[in-house]
Amino acid sequence: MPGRELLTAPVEDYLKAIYTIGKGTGAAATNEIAQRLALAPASVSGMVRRLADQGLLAYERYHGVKLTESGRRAALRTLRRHRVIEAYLAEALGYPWDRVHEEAERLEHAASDELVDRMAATIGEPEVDPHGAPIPTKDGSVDETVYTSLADLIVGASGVVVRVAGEDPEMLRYLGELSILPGKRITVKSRAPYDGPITLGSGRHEMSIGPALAAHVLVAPLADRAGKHG
Amino acid sequence: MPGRELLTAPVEDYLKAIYTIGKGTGAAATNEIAQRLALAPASVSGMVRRLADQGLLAYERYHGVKLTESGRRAALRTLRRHRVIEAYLAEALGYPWDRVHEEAERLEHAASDELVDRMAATIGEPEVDPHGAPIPTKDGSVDETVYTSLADLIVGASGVVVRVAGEDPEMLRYLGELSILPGKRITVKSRAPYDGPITLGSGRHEMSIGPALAAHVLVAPLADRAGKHG
DNA sequence: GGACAAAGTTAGGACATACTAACTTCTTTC
DNA sequence: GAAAGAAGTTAGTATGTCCTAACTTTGTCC
Ligand SMILES: [Mn+2]
Ligand SMILES: [Mn+2]
Ligand SMILES: [Mn+2]
Ligand SMILES: [Mn+2]
Repeated sequence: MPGRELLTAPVEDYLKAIYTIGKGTGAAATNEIAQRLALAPASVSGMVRRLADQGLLAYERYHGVKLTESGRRAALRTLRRHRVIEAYLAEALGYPWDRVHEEAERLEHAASDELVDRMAATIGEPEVDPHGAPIPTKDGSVDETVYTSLADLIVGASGVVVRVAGEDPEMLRYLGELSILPGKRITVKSRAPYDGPITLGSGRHEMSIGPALAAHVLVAPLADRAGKHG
Repeated sequence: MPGRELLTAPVEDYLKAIYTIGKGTGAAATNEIAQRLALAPASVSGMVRRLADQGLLAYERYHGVKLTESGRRAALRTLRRHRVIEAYLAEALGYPWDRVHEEAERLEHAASDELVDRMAATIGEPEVDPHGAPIPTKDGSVDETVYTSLADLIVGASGVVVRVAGEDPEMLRYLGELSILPGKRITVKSRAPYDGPITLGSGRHEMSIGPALAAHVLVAPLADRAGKHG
């Protein structure tokens, strides 16, 4: 096994951020990392150099960073912890889905591999977290399927919600109230022009949401085919 | 509510150490704190001054420290977290009792009050951790009963094991093998002179342990009365 | 009551992480 | 291809925690 748990909490969060920005293999810009971690860009420059020295990142001054293979493995390990913990909190401890993220953001750095494995086993080796995000396996593979968002479904098309992107608790609570949750089947009934509200049907309910919110709802298209609107 | 979760992990560990050394209200010596936390005494001097400045400790140079009321509350909060987590790991996740401590030592700093409360509720509001140590309540009270150790029971006396003091995994595993566990009823059969082995009876089993180990096994005396040996 | 050992403190430095302010490099636009 | 604005970096500083080495205080013992 490679260099064990010598990674600090900030380092793990950097790697996770870089992973999600680069979608696994792409590059991440300094400013984007800074924004995601709520840090000053100058702080990111400094840290990124250190991580590159440790062989976790490939870094070219003024040109952003990419994860190395070792950095990617570390990022996926943290991501697995994060998502297993979220799933466990929801399943085993009755946490509401809008509050699992914050808790997991801290626990992911403190939980041992053994704990995470026991959690996963206890709730039946879940494949996704409560928001529908795929849980990396222990050997570091993840489902990288790219889904369409509700904002991109054409009028008349239906889809099953597979994932809600983003972790803002207010947003999650609102979607929960609307019952827009992973597993739900939703049809786009109409779409107002000029980025206007999108009207959705789910079961016998009908509702309207803005395109910004709709963009956070990822679906697996059904029946009809999906396409860019507008 | 007073100054919320602004305490760092090292600070929480200091307060916990000072609490246990002083048994809640007594003073703790610099060297003892240093030893318990595996730090250099000089490091303790520095930290202790900062904690005193924050109002968590009463500190007189060259004369050790005591927890203030606010320090005591913080210590008990961490101790509660630690012990609830240990109990939860053992009960809900099947952790062996010799491995809960290490995990709890990290999680205690990352778990929110809500998580700890949910854990406690899920396993039925336990009153002791897997080693028999009392769990402080949310409002900061603890059972401070002082128990006799097996090393102090007179020959012929019996007791029920209420607690095993210390967290060395090897020791805990060994006691587990001997089935010397909280709840077990044990009788002192004989005691060899000059700090020699103590022979114990438990059910139909008989066994012999050294006095150093026996001192870690705390019992509630039964039937016969307890007294100093020798 | 003075000497010595034990206990404790200060001094000085390291390392990780963050910040602001000032500077440099890159990219876009005409 | 030069200017302007965006993006990114460096310099200098702060904070928290720890270390070792050198010093001071305390308590004990003759
Ligand atoms: Mn999350
Ligand atoms: Mn985190
Ligand atoms: Mn413990
Ligand atoms: Mn701890």
